[in-house]
Amino acid sequence: MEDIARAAGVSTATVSRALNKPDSVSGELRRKVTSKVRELGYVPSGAARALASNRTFTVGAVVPTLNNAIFAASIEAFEETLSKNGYTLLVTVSNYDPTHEVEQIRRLLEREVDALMLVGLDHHDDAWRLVERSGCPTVAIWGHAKNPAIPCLGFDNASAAAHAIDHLVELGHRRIGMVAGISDGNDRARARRRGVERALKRHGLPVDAGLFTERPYSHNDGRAGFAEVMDRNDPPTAIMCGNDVLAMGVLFEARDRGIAVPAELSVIGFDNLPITEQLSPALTTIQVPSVAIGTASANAIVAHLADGSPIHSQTFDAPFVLRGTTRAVP
Amino acid sequence: MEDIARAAGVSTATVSRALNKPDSVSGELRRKVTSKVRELGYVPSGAARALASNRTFTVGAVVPTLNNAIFAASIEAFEETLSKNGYTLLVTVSNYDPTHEVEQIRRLLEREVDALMLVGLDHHDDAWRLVERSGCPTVAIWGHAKNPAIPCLGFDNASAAAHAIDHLVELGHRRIGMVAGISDGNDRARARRRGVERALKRHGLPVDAGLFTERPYSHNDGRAGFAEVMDRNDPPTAIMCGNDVLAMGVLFEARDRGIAVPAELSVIGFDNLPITEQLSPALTTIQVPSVAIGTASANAIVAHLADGSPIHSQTFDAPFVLRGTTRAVP
DNA sequence: TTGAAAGCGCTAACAA
DNA sequence: TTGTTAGCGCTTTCAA
Repeated sequence: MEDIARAAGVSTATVSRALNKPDSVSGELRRKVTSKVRELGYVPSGAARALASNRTFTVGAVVPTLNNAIFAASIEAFEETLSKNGYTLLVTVSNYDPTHEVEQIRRLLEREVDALMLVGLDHHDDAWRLVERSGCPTVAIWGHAKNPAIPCLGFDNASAAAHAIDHLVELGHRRIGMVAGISDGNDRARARRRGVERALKRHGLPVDAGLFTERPYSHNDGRAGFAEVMDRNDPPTAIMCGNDVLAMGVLFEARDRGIAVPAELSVIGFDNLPITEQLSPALTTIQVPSVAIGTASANAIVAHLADGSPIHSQTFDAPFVLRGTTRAVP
Repeated sequence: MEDIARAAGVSTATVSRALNKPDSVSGELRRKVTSKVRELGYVPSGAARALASNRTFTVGAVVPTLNNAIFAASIEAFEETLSKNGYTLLVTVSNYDPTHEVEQIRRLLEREVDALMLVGLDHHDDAWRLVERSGCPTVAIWGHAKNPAIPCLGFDNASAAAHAIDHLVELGHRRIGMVAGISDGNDRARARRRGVERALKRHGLPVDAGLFTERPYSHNDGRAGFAEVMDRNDPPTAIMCGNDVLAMGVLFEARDRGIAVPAELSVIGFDNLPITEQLSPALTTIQVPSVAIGTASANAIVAHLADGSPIHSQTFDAPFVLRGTTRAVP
């Protein structure tokens, strides 16, 4: 920066101003400075800037995984709008491990991110403590609560899942199983399962533990879940799934066993992955507003950082997508 | 840090050492310092550390998109091994726009990343210039070249695609079409297409431009590509695809048109997405070493940053995965 | 509108 | 092994 100042015949303060608040510098000097900057290929030091201004123009995120199209889409949208506003994204993955998440949060806080994004509202005590002590503006995405500890931009996983059950019950299904995601340490998966159980009760149907199983995130896990639930002497006539990947696993296993969907079995997914509409029959599922959440949370953060405007929780819709894998019980 | 020093009755230098090079401090003081750190919830300032040490322990990456399972997997692996070694990942997406990529690179360089990861070897002149002037250690992934301008960890897209064509020719196919990805500004897509064209020539087959089409990355693009190539009076008996998403689009369109695969048409994909083995028939494709590339490039960067060991280009295997969508020409 | 100068919170010589 | 001290390269008062 000193080189620029010397070359332009001004002080370093003027160089700094010309770069950061161009309006506070006369046109002539501004031009002189920017031309020298280009000429000398000057790239300012983010570290020095951060130290002096106490802003890094960096936002941190810790996500459970990137190997999930829905998260990836959300993060991409998040990054895109951050980037448009001059921020850069530090991403970190927790692998659904709360302890590891704490480490990742600490790492991001050490990097002095201007804000932090977390997935869900289920976190280790140390994570909450860390966030609170740091004073770093933090938002949660993907979750839902009346009074979340931090602003949360998400949707109501439980009631979305419940709507799917309503649909099944309307179609006459009485024995409904669920291949859920692993709910331990995952409030989204837990909410989806809870939503299903509550809806069942509301309709006066029994919640048969033998009809519920939890599985990790792969097609083969879906197949295995299907096998467990169907290999009973009184198998369900419909299966609700914790996500589309599990639902597709269910579909694949049904296909291989010669069980016709939806004629003999109804199946519902959750997420509305692009491929689900291409399947035949196309998967009935629930659409998750992943891009909207990513964009909205980035916008909220940017606005907050710009002028202190408060970050409000937002609840997005997660509409039911009726397609071909559900039908009235035979 | 001064608070810690005061509380522990030592100098700030000792605090710094106790935290960064524990071995250079006596056990007693080290314990005293770390206990005060915990007690006071001290979090070091990355900016100050970066300014003083000229290291940010941060690595930047600019990827075309995260909405591609293969990239996402690679980035996740990359992040995981960086993280294990104390580095944090700054990600940025270019949307396949070379000019935007330059901006993203500049942004990462301003953040003073210790190293940079780029996808492919096709970049704007300004990108190369920027990287070179900065002196920032940079690796490319996903590409392949004899003498790349920067170390490149990838695989030979062209010859992998060529092998697929060899297979088709062996099966007796003579009219082979291709639904390729958009090759403009994408050396991977271009290499795949070139590999196909060269293999065709090598086998003495004509390269019929009407049998080739380029499409973006979605199932519907694959369907449209299929339509274009098949709606000729002399349609191909086999279609090679630039990636699995396009290949699935081709499969879906064939299914909807009542064209039996592989009986009437052979189809080959590229990427080996998890779902391709679940389809019926399962997709014949090419496996891309996405996780290996992510892990290896992170390891190479970490090693280089630790002791200056040079980063060598590496070529990974991209094996042909023979499954059910290819068959001898009728 | 511009410049001088005092830090921002660390690390890394160098000395002790 | 520990402490002293001089920066790292900016931003930001404060004065001019």
